[in-house]
Amino acid sequence: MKYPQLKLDNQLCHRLYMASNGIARAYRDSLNQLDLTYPQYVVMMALWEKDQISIAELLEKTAIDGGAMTQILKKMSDKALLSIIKDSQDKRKRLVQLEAKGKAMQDQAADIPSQIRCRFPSINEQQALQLIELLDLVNSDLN
Amino acid sequence: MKYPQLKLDNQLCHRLYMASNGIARAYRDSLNQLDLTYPQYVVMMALWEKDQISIAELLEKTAIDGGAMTQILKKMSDKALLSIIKDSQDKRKRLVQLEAKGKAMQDQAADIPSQIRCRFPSINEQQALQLIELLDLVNSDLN
DNA sequence: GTATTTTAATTTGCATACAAAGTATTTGCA
DNA sequence: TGCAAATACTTTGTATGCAAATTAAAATAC
Repeated sequence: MKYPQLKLDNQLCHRLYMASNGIARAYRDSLNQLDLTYPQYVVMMALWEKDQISIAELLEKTAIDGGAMTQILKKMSDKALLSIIKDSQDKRKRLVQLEAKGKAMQDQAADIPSQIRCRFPSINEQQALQLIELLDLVNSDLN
Repeated sequence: MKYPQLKLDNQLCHRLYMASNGIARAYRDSLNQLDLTYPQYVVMMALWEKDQISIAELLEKTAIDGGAMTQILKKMSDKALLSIIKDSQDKRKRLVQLEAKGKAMQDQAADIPSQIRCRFPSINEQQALQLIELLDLVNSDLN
């Protein structure tokens, strides 16, 4: 190997790629039971925290792509999880609002984090916190 | 907030999601100059390390989805970066082989890792290594 | 007060990620 | 030997992620 810096084994990015895809895959079984995809679950978490926010605010909290968000919200609206209403103050904006079904789903979802946690026995709590800290540093450079 | 475990801010997975997408985005400028997407770059790295491997072996090294790999290799083959030849021993298998253009690209790519590294000033070398270690633990639970 | 710019969101086209179904070979086993 | 099961890929349909173009409305500029 001419250039060690090009070895896959030395790439932080490739590990992130594998971990991110892999964890999303790990969520699949649990989320299928709620008929949610992973990004849809992220939207739900954002709304459970704060309802009736603009799409722009939702984009900021979730870091989901704007173009994708339009499609995702449409599907979630079709499933009666939420509704999208116009902002009377600023007609450019739209507000996202949980519907009864979406609100009720929170109780079903409450067990998911611990279910996922069980899938990662190699990581203890301290290491998980450390990982979060380091990823926050990475993400802080991404703005 | 009824369930703290559902707060976005407590989700390791969401940080991984943001970091993985963000880093891939960070590679974009550099990779555009080589007319490569990120997964295509991963395939190139795998092949620079070991040429003439089967698609199955490439899938294992890169962790790219099998269905996607077929399309990715076709595009790379169209760009004359590599060729796909049949294995005479086992006719189910196909071997992937770098072409001259693909081999030559390695010199162009050698600078990319350091270019990307500069985009992450908040992380020092020790932290990067620690991150790699922790991600390896996560990934070890994903088999 | 209208023209320009900015902001908020949608649309479009391309490139995966993934599950599931399908095809072609090869293995294994009765 | 012959056939079911496993293996190696490919194909198909759905769901993003992303950049770039577009539309509509609000903010600024002059």
